[in-house]
Amino acid sequence: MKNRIQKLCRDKRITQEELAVLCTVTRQTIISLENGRYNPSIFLAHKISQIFHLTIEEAFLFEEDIHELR
Amino acid sequence: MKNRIQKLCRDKRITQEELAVLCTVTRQTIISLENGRYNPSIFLAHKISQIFHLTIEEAFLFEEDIHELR
DNA sequence: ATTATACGTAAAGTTGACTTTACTTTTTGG
DNA sequence: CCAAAAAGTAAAGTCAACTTTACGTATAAT
Repeated sequence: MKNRIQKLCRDKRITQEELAVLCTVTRQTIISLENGRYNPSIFLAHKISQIFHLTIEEAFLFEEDIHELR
Repeated sequence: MKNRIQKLCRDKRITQEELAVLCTVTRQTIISLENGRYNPSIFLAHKISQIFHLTIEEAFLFEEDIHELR
């Protein structure tokens, strides 16, 4: 899944390492997320979003719209 | 993690089975989520939230506020 | 009271999110 | 240019999200 982490880090001038520490995950996890190697757990997505003052939906990009209930 | 799924289903008058089908997961997954046996993946959280026209943060309740970047 | 429908539990299996370690490449600053 | 910092890759291991199957219980309607 696509995300804005790389750009957000650049804008806020924090390194992957610093973000990793703030999220209490490893640097490898951040790298793998950025490069789309895997998708965040809901907790990690939430932590990252909070750090950048965004909602999960703002920080992470969900592709397909699914059938909704009216 | 706590969530509003049970109440949302009641209000919208849909069964766990129906929600499961809409989300393309099994009924057991919905039950286990409702009962807090495990936490949703970000995709499932997103699907459920969309079905009820909510954001993930509205449908699922994150407890701890973490250190934020100013 | 009985049936059908919805809700719940249990347990074994698969898969992918995340860790750990170790090494390589790229970028940045003096 | 050179060193240090940052970014990246690889690979093996752990753990929890989710499936599958198969029962058991509660609720509602006839």
